[in-house]
Amino acid sequence: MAKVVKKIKTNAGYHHGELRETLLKEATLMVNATGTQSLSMRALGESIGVSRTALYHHFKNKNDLLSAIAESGFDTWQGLVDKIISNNDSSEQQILRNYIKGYIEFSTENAFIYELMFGSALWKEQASSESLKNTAYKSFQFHLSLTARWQKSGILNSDVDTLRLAQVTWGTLHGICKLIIDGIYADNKNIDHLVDTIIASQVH
Amino acid sequence: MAKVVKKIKTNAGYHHGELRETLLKEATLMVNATGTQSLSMRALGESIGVSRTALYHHFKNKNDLLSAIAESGFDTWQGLVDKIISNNDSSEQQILRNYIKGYIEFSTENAFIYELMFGSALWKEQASSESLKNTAYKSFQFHLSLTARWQKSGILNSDVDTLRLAQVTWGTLHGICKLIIDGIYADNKNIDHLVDTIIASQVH
DNA sequence: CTAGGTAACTTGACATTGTCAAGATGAATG
DNA sequence: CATTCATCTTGACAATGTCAAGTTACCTAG
Repeated sequence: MAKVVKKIKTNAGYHHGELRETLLKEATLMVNATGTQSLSMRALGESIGVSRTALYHHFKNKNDLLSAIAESGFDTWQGLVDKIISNNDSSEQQILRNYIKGYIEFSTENAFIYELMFGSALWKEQASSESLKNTAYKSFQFHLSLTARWQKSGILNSDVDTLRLAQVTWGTLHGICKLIIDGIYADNKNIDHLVDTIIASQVH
Repeated sequence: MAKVVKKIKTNAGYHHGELRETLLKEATLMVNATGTQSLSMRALGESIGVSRTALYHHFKNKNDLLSAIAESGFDTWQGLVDKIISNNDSSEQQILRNYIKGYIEFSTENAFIYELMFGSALWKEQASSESLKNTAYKSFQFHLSLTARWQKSGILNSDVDTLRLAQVTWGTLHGICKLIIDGIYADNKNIDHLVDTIIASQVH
């Protein structure tokens, strides 16, 4: 019985066909909505109309699934940052401002994904794949190159070792984002003021 | 049977006597060792020699227990910071340096407790008690007063609003600590160099 | 076109978790 | 001495991640 819908390689039938992508899409939505903690593997499978353990044929375990989500998060971020940087109409200072603002907005608008990308779940204990490590490393390399660029154009202090300075500036961005996301900097709707202060305190 | 050891108000017998404090002590050890995630309420109870649900007569739930641990973490930190600040032999700049170094060391040496104190578990969704909020607020107030002090003595930029500057400087500290703790700034054994860079990039 | 191999999927099962409800205990108070 | 009430225990439930053993159906070799 149930030999209907055979040729159609989409949602119906025993073999789903595009389960991996569907899972990723749905999981990303769920994580964005309620976080990684409350993402249930079983619920995820069933919400797609597949059994509770079907995912394990596409992802080794929950961590593996989260890694994949994080990786696409890095892609999204890289896309945003490329757009910000390639705006040739603006001054260097304006680009720096856009970068800072863009970073904070990305992190707060995708809070749970951001938490995933730069949180302990994937990075502690070497838990993440080589591929993810590379993607993330590229992201930091980009921040590093921007730091060098702004040192050269006199916006950032050029007496300091670039690598170490990049660690500090990224730390500043990351710390502020985390404090906002985690509910400690509660009433910070006005990002612009925050950006002003970051620039005022770090620009040379 | 087993009516022995009646008068002694310590570990033996049906009523433990000092269960709350014992739990707090043991739970703190466990959290410090393996984190809040893997702290099991049942295992905690049984490790102390009490049934798996005995804790629920002293803490409303796991979150409540974690709050108590965090609160004592704030006390520890406040004690450290008091010591650092009250050192009258040092220059203001040296005190700032000690403060930064002390912050990073405290956070990395008590990584899981730090995560608890300033992480989403307790602060998102108003999850923490009024008492904890006050304790934490005092901690930020202290950082704020230090910021004002260093602005006055010309170490930090005094053109910027103190509150906003304090938010940024704390963000820097917090971000760097998180990146170290979470395994992203992997090889950062040399804290001194990091402290140097923080000072170089933020000191006016 | 068919046989069989294999990837994709399901059901059943297990251990672990937080937490509640109902009962047992015993220290303190009248 | 009797009673009350905080303290503690046992039993239970639902949810979770994940494994092992079966089932299904697509694909490819003959």
